Amino acid sequence: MLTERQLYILKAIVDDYITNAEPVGSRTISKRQDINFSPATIRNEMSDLEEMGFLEKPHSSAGRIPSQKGYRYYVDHLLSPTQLSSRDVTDIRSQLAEKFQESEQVIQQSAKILSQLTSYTSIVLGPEVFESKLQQIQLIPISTTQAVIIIVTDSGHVENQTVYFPENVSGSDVEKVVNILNERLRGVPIYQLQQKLSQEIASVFKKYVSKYETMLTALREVFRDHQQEKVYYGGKTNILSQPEFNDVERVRNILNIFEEDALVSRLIRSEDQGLTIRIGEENDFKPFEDLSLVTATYTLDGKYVGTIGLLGPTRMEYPRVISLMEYFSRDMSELLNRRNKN
Amino acid sequence: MLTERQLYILKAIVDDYITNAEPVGSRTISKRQDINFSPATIRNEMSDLEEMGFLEKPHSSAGRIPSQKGYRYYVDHLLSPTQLSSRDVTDIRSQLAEKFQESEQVIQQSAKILSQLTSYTSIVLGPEVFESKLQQIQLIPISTTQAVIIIVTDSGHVENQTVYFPENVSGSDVEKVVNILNERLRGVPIYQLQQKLSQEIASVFKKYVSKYETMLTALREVFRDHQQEKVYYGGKTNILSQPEFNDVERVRNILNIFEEDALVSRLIRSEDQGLTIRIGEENDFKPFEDLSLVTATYTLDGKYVGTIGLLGPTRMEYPRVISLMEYFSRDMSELLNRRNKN
DNA sequence: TGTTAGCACTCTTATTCGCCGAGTGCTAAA
DNA sequence: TTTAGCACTCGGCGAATAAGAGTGCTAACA
Repeated sequence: MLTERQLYILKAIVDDYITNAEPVGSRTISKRQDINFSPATIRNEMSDLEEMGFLEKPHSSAGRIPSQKGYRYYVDHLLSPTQLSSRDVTDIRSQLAEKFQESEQVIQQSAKILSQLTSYTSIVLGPEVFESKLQQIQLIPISTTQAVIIIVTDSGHVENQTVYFPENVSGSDVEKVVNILNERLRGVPIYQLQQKLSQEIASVFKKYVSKYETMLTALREVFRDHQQEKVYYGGKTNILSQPEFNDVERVRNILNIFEEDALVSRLIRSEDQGLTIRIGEENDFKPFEDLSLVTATYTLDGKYVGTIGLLGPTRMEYPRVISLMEYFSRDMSELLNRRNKN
Repeated sequence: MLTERQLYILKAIVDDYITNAEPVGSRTISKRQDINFSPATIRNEMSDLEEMGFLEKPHSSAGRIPSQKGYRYYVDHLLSPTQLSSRDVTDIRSQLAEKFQESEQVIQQSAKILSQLTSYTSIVLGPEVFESKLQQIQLIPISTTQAVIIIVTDSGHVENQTVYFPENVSGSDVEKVVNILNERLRGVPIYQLQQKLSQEIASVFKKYVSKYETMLTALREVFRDHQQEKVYYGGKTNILSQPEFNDVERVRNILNIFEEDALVSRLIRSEDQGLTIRIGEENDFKPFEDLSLVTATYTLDGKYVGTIGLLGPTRMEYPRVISLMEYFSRDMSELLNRRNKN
């Protein structure tokens, strides 16, 4: 229902506002050389677009800015899919070189590059511990009453925790426990550990191990604690450099959210394979109501393992961000997979 | 060389400025009921104090604010040692309850409480991996070319890293490596691992292990990477709520520093046992030139293991902060020691 | 001689006013 | 349908002004 010209004007306004962060007037548009209409004509169209809800005015004598609906339309219909500039590609390539051994490093570095390239804040979830399986459990004694329990997953992830037990637990008991655990739990997904422990292992313990209760409670705790996934950030303060955030109080609120990993994880997580764009209130979260969040997933063996996200003002450089996210989504999956294979 | 009255006035001004963050005028001081001098007299004294460098004027018709030298004098001579309020003590006690198993949790929680109680930013270093000794090394294979190497220290700290080696390394070689490492390196301080590896172990490897070079480089890397200590923060954004920080650019600079753990670690670290107060430029670090940093150390078996720090405006509530820091320094040492003993 | 009242002076902050410029909306003409 | 023209709106900015807080100095006082 939008005419060709209206589409053009809407796109022009969004593009302009994205780069300049200032309300766009009719004259600015009409001065473009690929359009041949007078400011007056543009004004009429703008007025119509506003009536339809795509634009709004900060005040009566300023130019127009895109409304949330305007951004949404822009993202859905107006976006010309851009190629990543070769400069970006070489930048990424050089910074995400092969030197990274740990998948954790790959992720951290990706977050960093993403934020540097965009001057938004990047947030990366995972890799999903949840889905990975137990490879081995080790119990390493530190003193007579203390040991470190170490859980290694098949994806090479390591979790550890110190456990305490009473003086009178014998070394052979500890050994038995470790053996039982490794025998029974290898290959079990991390999220099932707790359950298995209560249902199967408990009774086995009872049979072979004296003083098994202490062990059991300690283990239960360890398994419970290590189910949440990690959150990595890049450029936490980048968002402060956006002109719309020169109010310290607002900034503080947003920055505080970043300290709550569990909350952020919930906000970012997206089950959808592929790219998701949430604009302003679409985030359904008050402090993000003038922020946009673009997320994509990355995979291991085709399975979801984590999410990458980019948080910026609603006035976000969508075309660039989208191609970047697509690139990273692919590249991280690839890097992690290669790492896991050879 | 300062008269009784000058001391009183200096203290009054610092106290007032600390709580109100606004230049203090002569009238404000004279209105205190425990002083019986007219504003004019106070003015004369203030003028003298300014000449001596303890006070300064933001501009000619504002009140006075303490200079850096003024704060220093206040901290060194004027501070009445205050008792921690019983409310604070119960607050701390309840939040730092016994439930914490991991020393990491104790530290994190301490950082959090400290920041909540003061609305400054707390920074905690350690516990010092550097000084601790190797307890055990484990190598857990993940795939044919991948293993996780796990280093456990005598303080129960765990470091891990994934290593990759060529297909043709035999299982028995790996086993040999682990055995040699555990035999030769147990009890060696972490910071000496790299050196020992090159000097002693290399030749042993050469003798017994085929394909030892790959192993060696992998290990070298692992040892190198795990020497730095961890930095924990509490209330990163607290500093934003101080009235002197409503400039987004300044805030950004400071927050960015917090992202550089190595830098922060260097700034905070203090070899001095006991309490250290660095005011403004005493930090010798441009971005901190109007911040104060109070640090204290905590110990394990009487040995230094880490530092706790509190970062706030120079206009800091020194009396309260000092007693809090003393309390935490003692309490954390105690908690950690108890944890290590029983 | 130390203290204080008084007063002129300084400087900041808040407020008001007027003006400029960017931009709109409407009307009428092409 | 498009556009030129014009009146109108509104925010932003600088100058002018007033208010207020505080100082420094002088002279008088105990």
